[in-house]
Amino acid sequence: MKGYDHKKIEKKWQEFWERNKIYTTLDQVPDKDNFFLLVEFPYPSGNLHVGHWYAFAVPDILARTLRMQGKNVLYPIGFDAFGLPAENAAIKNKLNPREWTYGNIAYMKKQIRSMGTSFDWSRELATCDPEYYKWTQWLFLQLHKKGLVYQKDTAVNWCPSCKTVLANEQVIDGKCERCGTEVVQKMMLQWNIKITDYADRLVDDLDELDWPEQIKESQRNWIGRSEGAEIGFETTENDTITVFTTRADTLFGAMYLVLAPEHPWLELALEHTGMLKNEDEIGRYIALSQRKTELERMTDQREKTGVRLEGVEAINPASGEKMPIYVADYVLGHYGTGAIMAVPAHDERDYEFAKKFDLEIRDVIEPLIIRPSGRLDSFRLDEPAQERTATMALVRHWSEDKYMCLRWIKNDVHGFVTGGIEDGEDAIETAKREIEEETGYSSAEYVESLGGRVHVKFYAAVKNVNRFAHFTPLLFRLKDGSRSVVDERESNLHEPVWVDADKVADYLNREDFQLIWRRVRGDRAYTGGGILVNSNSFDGLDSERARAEITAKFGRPKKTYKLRDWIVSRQRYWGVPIPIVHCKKCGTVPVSDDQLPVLLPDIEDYLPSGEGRSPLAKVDSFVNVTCPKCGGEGKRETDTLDTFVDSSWYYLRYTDPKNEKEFASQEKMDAWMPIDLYSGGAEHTTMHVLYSRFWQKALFDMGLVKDAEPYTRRKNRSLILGPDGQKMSKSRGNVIDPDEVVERLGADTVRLYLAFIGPYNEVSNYPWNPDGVVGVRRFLERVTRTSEMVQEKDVQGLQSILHKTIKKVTDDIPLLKFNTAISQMMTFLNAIEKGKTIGREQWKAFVRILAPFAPHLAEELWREGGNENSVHAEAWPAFDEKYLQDETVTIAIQIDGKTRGEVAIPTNSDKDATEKAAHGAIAARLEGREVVRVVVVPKKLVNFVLKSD
RNA sequence: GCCGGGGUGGCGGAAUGGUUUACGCGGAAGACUUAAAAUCUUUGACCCGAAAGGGUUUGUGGGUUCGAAUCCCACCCCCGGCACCA
Repeated sequence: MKGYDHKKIEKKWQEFWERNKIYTTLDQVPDKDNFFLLVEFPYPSGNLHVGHWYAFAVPDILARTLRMQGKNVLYPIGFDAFGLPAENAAIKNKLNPREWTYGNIAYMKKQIRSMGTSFDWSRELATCDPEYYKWTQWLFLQLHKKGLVYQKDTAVNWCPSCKTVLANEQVIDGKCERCGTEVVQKMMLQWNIKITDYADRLVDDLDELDWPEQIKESQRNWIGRSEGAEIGFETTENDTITVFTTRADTLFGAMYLVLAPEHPWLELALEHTGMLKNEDEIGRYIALSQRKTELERMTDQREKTGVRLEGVEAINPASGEKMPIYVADYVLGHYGTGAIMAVPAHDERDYEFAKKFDLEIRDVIEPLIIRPSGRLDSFRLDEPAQERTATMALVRHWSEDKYMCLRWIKNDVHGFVTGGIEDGEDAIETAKREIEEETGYSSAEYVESLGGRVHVKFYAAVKNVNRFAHFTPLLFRLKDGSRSVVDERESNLHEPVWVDADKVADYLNREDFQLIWRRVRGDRAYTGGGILVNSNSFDGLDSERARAEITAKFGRPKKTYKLRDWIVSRQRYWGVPIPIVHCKKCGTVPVSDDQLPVLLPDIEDYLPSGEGRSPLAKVDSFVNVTCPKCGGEGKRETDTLDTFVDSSWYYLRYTDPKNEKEFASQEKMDAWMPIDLYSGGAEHTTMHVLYSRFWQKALFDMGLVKDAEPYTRRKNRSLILGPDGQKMSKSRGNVIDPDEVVERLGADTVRLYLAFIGPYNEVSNYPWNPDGVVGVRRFLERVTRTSEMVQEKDVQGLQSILHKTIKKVTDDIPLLKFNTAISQMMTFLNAIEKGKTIGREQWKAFVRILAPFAPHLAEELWREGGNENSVHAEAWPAFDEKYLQDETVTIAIQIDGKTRGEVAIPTNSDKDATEKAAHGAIAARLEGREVVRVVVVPKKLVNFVLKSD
């Protein structure tokens, strides 16, 4: 091929493929396995960006390869077409959202076609087509029938100035994006879907999925399952307040209860006038916290506030003690039971609150620290341990704000003075004695206890013994600097060092020292596990067992989640109308199947109506209907569905997009589901992917689909940044326009460049490098020139590298490591150019493996070579094992693990021959040295280990 | 703070126990040209050395191993998720 006119080639073959419908996918093809490759469908914003290319054109490489390898591949595309931007355009530029959207779709289709992707356009869908949203409505009603849909008063973002509900993305820093007014929370009746019913399965089923850990972990965090207990506390009003806790083991340390301001118990109590002595104050506090906007909550100093409920107390079921009850907004109404038992000694937040309100703090857990494995002093779990009662003494300087650390001379480690307590001695005496013995300081004076004991399991490497030590931490202060002489045995071991108070933490490398040090600094809340004290019959148990036993005796096990139900109501025009009729007599009534779809009417005025209702509320002909149940007067629901509902099932519709009787036929879903690979953006990990997993499970439970999980494999895509390494944005002026690059360098170049930029199976950020694109274009130009070098007979010298290249490309594509596949093809091209010739069959193999990457150019080269059929319908070339191994191999020669030379030997050399060759190659270096060991790794290296002198 | 992922030339990256830096970009030198572009050839981690050669190097420090980017421990930094979630 002479010259490379990408414009001509690309246009020609795109038209040819389309005319011949070569990517129209049948549901079943004899002798072919189906493969469903899904990419997230785009929002029709009106213009394609580089990210779209990265999302569609790169997975297309996999689609094309799989087809050549004999799979029947479904690679569909559509448009996620409802949503706010269309409505904003309507309001701002007086455009009809429908026309705006379909106009954008038409334009973007043209752009997408320029990529040369193998999408099956016959299955195209748009969520705003009535033929599509009819089934969105139908499926919503199925969930409704199942009891998964309900209405609830829910807080929405409300702009008091625009008098409208705002979507979360319209709230910028707590302010309305349009007018800048501070957004407040307003309660409105909203449609919700009970996704929380599925929380456990959404977590547990992740284990079975072949997904990257990062994605699974994000979903787990988002769902936020935590396992604990519910415990009931009786009150002096003869009722019960139930709390949720993950630390039932600390029950004896629960000193007060805290209710969230929204807690229903408060509402009831306030109705009983006079029951709460300070009801005015409480009422004011509740009102104040309700008025807090999201903004305030976020920027709050998080200073603890609250009000005690005067005149009522709760009873600790374990200790029987009476305890005060507070209302405080550091407890969240929607999590757990909206009430907690506060254990100030073992929870940071309760500790802070107790300090502020001067409440009693009672230790019930003594820390137990076990040195982790993999260190010299790691506790040896399966060996017996010597128990030891000891003190730990913190010594303050007599005149400066410094504390004494002991530095162990041998390993330069810092700690505090410790010592075993002898029989008949008390801890204070022991500590004073040890301070003097170990450091010479003789004026130590006891200040205070640093709280209860601390238990440590470790291995005392010096004494060679496994220890279980029980330390009593004490604080001392020196009266002056007087010192006696220290015994040499002690002074050889360690020396005292005076450390500034704010630097001490940096010196300590042991957890128990760190812990005691925090106590000196006034942080006494210990949140870890340990051994129970002050807990009656539970004393001496470890936290874990105590948790189980206390839960069994005083409460019941309970799981709770951060995940909240899915609010699907939107007070918007451009969305799927919720197919519900409100009837005075019958309540909320689903629209019957034969009345679907509830069509979205054309309207003139897209502004929301004043009370925060959807613009649809102003359309009388839409609103006023007869009740489907009783035939009486009804009013249509005017909210529309969240667009995440539309996208929760679109993949099912791709299997059967034209079906007028069902959302998809069972047969067609069977043919394609579950999805083999779903590639998309990381931003959809927690919302869209989770919602659609839920949706699939709900349909599964209703018997409408056969898989409980929609996506066998999910990969998140990386981000393409601007050339400056920043996110592309108009304001930065670093946006790369793909249309311009395609015009200049061609679609094949853009595809190949994006595939080459980095591994597609990992998430990272890749800057667009304009020189890099040119480099890839250079590669394709060299390919066209190489096509002039084709001769009839295979070139023997190329066989080995050709087959290695076929193998590497074959292996890397399914792993989505397109970058290394391409680099191997480049290496092969370098080899062709070196010999300036290539055999016809060899060339044909190369063109075929290039075809998925550069489909237009490969098709041109293929036809030019006299082939009649499309290269994309050809079979993928096979590699021959016999060419993969070279006749000679270069092995490294090492001396003491350092590479000192190399030698080429026949590949099939045995160990002796390998060693001999290596020895011969560096004989001079080995002269006069004694070789104590020779390590031979066949085909890799020989390592001579010399006797050390 | 908790959880997950990661840290390799000037840059994107390759190498998952065996010669660190494949492939590409940029840089340098040269060829062709009146010249430039394009193209081609050579070069290409750092330090010492005239060279031969030696030493250092995959965030830092330690360990295991004949041999570590890769395995183990501690720490530092970057990215992502969650976060007053009891």
